[in-house]
Amino acid sequence: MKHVYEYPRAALTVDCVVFGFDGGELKLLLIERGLAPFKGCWALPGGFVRVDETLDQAALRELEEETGLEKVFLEQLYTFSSVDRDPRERVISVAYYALTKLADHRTRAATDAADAQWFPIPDVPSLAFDHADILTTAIQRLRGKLRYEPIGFELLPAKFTLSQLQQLYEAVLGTELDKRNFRKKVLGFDLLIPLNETHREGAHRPAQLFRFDPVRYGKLKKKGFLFEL
Amino acid sequence: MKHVYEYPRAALTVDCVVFGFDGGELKLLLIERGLAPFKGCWALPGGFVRVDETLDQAALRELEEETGLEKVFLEQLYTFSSVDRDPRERVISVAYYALTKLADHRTRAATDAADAQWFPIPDVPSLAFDHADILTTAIQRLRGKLRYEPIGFELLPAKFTLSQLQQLYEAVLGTELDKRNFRKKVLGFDLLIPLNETHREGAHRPAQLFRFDPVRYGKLKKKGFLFEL
DNA sequence: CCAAAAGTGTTCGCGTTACACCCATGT
DNA sequence: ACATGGGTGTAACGCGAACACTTTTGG
Repeated sequence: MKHVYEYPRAALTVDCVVFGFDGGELKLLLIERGLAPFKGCWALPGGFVRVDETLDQAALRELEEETGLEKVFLEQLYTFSSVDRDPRERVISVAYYALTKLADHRTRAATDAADAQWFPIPDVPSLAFDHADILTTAIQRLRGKLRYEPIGFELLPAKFTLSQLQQLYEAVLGTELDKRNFRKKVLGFDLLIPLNETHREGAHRPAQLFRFDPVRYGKLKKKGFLFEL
Repeated sequence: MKHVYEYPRAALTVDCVVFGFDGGELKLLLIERGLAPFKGCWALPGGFVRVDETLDQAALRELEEETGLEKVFLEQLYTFSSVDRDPRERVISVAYYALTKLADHRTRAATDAADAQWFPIPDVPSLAFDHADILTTAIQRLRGKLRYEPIGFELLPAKFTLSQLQQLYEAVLGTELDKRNFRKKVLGFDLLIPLNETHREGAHRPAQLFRFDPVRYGKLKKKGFLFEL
């Protein structure tokens, strides 16, 4: 392929803000950099975009290479372009955020990438490059999206209880929610299918398990339905 | 500046979806391409990003160069990266959307750029590259943002009437709104300052003019206030 | 005096909120 | 039996939706 415009070009990277939820708090997946610059620092997983792949593909590829994660929910966040965001040269980075079912991936991520680690959001160390800015943007976006699109389920196991769902919303939004009102509203959408299973844990009554019905959501959405919590 | 990673690089462009509102309908600013590819086609204003400028700067610069527009509201939209979106070579484009006060700029844009023209959204011709996709994304974003952030004022003159504001909302959202309810709600926010001026036009009662108070909005926003229509 | 848009209040219904007790289980 | 989280209904309130007439101007 011929290069028509022979001006110096910025390099292009993708960086991924990977969220997980472990039943109590929101977590972030970071990798420890093995190379300069910022050697030894924690950073968002990511890397250079190849000339023959889309940004989505690059993000998925980097995620798999660096953390072992596959088939996660992934959405473009924002493109960061401060001139000095990389000390080496001009690098523009397209940020993504990913939502993962922590329970499914915890072990794999830990083994595949020895230098990958989950941090509770409040305990996130200082980050390389402008990754702290990216993280801030991602958290804002997650909060916003969670309120009017059913993406929270991407952070929960396929089968979950209403309490888990509520805890997730409380953790991400940073508010307390009324149990009865929350259940009434969520179940009113008719998007959760009760399973013939219960979740047993600890010395108390077992909880009904549900799964989210994405097909039904797709239909409702087309009719102008708005998921809003 | 040294190039550390000597792999082939995609070229980077910015493209701007420029909206205007003329008191009845939403319009889009396009330029006619003078060069191949898509010579003679209509396209979004935009161009290549220089290695020493941010994306925001590039968007503002291109807008000024190609359309004469300055000091418009500008916000990053999405980054488009289909491998074949440009027939020449790999080009990744960061799209922006801009909101302009049509009344202020109509003449300038027409004179500075002979090949720039405003189109009502329904009459937009077929566009070069993947610009139709970009436009679709921009319209969705505009609709979404308009409902929960006070960006509509960017499309109106500094002094405007409540009817103009309502028409804007109706045009963008594609719905009819109740006049009394609309006024009640908007004025209830206490973000519009009534001026000692009226808007006279045609054979009817003159309308009260208002201006938006961005400072007050900033304060309210910090306190968790949500502008929502 | 007529046309055309500006401006103004009230009622009704539904959705959000607030709130407390019993249930099923494990130890 | 007791500790722990699961599960349930109702009443008050507030906000959004529906709705029609008077006012001011120019022609």
